[in-house]
Amino acid sequence: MPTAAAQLEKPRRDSRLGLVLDAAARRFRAQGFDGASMREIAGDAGMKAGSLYYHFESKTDLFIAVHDEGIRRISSAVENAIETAPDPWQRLENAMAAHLDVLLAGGDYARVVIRELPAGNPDMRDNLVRLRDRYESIFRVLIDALPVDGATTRRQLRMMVMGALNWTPTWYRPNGDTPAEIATGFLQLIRKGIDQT
Amino acid sequence: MPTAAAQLEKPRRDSRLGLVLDAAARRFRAQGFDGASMREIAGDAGMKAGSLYYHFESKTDLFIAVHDEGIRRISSAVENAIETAPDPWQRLENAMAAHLDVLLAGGDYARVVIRELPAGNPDMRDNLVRLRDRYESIFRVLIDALPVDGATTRRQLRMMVMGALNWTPTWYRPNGDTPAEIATGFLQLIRKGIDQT
DNA sequence: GTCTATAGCAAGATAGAC
DNA sequence: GTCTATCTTGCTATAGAC
Repeated sequence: MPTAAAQLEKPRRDSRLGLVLDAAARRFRAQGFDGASMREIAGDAGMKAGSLYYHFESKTDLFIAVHDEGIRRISSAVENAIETAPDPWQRLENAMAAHLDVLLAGGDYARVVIRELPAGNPDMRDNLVRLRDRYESIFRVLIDALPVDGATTRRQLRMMVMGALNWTPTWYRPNGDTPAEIATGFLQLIRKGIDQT
Repeated sequence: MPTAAAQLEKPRRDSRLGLVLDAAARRFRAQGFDGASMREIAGDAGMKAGSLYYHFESKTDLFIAVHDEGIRRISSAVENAIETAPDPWQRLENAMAAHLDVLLAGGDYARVVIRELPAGNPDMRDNLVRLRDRYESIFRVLIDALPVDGATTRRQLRMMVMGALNWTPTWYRPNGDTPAEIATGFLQLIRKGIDQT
């Protein structure tokens, strides 16, 4: 059975615009906004640089489109994953697993969202940060629902969880633990702690 | 009393080369390798672009110099912090606090190390990754010394800790918790867990 | 050591043919 | 919709005066 992430990543061969977005996501993920060039992206999508400007007004617009799609994919994956689970701890674990699955097995689009945003255009930057914050509020709700006391603890926990999750691309290797196993491991550590003395 | 980080960040007004490195660190941190230009860096340091090439052969060389200095600063801060503490948990907490202090209060150099590395030059990239791994091995040793069983748990713990720490720059605000408080909070969560049921 | 001047090139973006 | 051709700008890097 294909994972949720694999479904989401299936290239849409029907539309040229889909090819362009896929190519842009790959390049932006690997090289960042400044490092990727419109010529490279166009080449990967089987066109010339000028043709891109029929679909997008600017490189910035193309980046925003990729970012939006990344938010859309990871949001819907996480929301699907928590839909049925009733237990608060199980819901958090499912959300973490879905987030990691899209990020590690799914790929390019979501990792553009996680990457440090381009610094050049402050207006765009603020908009993208707002979108990312809205996505992260899913986790805020899940963590607020945990049977724990202390707002400080909740905030620190949320920051620790997001950090642990979003740092995984720097060390993850496909032949190691699966995204689901990593999520389970992280949750265990957070929930029970490791001090056995 | 100035923090350790503040000491390390004191600009060395005596040497022009120090000014260049400081300016490069600021720009590379804020804009990344591709986003920062030699003209901007030179301007910040009070010179013209061409003059930089008296000090450094290339932009890549300049980046490597900043990166090396960043590794040097954060390594020595962490090593100083764990020097005297005997208890393994205390040693880890001290290391986390020092790491965060340099990263959040100290600034530019260390954050260049944490940032996603430039993708253009694979050879340089491998070298810098190796340096970063060597630094992180300090934490590996500290975590191996904890009274915990299971190599898997240790590995996951290390990844969770590094992720939580290195993600802090995306949400840290100077008027919130101090680096030391964040370190204490994270360590408590990891050590004891939060499930009170 | 820093300057001016510029070579050499790659980037984002546009115009108009097809 | 995509192409070719090109404009303009900005970049890294070099050469040589001071």
